[in-house]
Amino acid sequence: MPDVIVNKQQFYNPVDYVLKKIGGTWKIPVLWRLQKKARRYSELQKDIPHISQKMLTQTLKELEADGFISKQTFPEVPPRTEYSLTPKGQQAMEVIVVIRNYGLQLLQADGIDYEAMIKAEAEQKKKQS
Amino acid sequence: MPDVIVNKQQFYNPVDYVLKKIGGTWKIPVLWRLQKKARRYSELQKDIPHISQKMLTQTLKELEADGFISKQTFPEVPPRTEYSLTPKGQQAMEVIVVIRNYGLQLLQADGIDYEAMIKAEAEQKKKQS
DNA sequence: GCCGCTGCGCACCAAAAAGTGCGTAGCACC
DNA sequence: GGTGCTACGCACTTTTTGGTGCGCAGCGGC
Repeated sequence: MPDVIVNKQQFYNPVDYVLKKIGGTWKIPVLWRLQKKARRYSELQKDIPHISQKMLTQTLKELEADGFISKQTFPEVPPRTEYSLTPKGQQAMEVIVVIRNYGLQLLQADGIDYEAMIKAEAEQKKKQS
Repeated sequence: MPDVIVNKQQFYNPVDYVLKKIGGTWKIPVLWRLQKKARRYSELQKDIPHISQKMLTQTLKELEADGFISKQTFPEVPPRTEYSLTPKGQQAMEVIVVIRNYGLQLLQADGIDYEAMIKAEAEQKKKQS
């Protein structure tokens, strides 16, 4: 497995290449929420627990630079920005879904029913509203 | 996406869970080489460019603790240890292959023919021998 | 004229991941 | 009895990644 150098960044193998592009703590949560529809900055911030403004800004910037998402700014008042998946981003999502499914499997093997947890969380929200 | 806590480690989502298990710089290169046959410590070290003894030891330990590989020590002189994929490790490899294929695609889209690079490297080795 | 909302930028700090260097046990061989 | 091989362990440092806190521009409404 030879090394590859692109734009002064070094990669040890193709998997490394992918994980440097869409890995890290926040890129996948962001891509995940853009899957079905475009979202604005403030929506993403509300939807993604624990994310800081800095990390959201940085994540969106990198994903845009790598062509996974695109940004549209509306010259309104107050300003509005919408982010959406590009075709390249949609392709990446296919791989992410595979990893996620494997993750659900692993979690179950470790005794955690993640999908049940999501349902329970949704119930909580209903009660609140 | 609620948080999950397993053994005092926190995970934000299933993908995060997978990447904490088989992510990082070295786990995948190691798993990759155990794919077809068992290998010993020193073989892995020779085969994986840039890896330090510390990281190899640490990686093998974590993969074993998580059940992806198993270790067999032969009480010979000098001592010999062989590492091999468990069924769980083989399952993980399926996902890794998907990521890798996507990586090859991405690399090609970025103008890099990785498989040609591997072939060229193999040619080099032939010449040397 | 002051507050608030939106989508950022920047400086600084903490934690996690990886790299470096050195040591060790047991035996075999010369 | 010195050297070398194997499969590690440990302490320390560097690099990378993520977190905190602050500020700002432009406009609208009171």
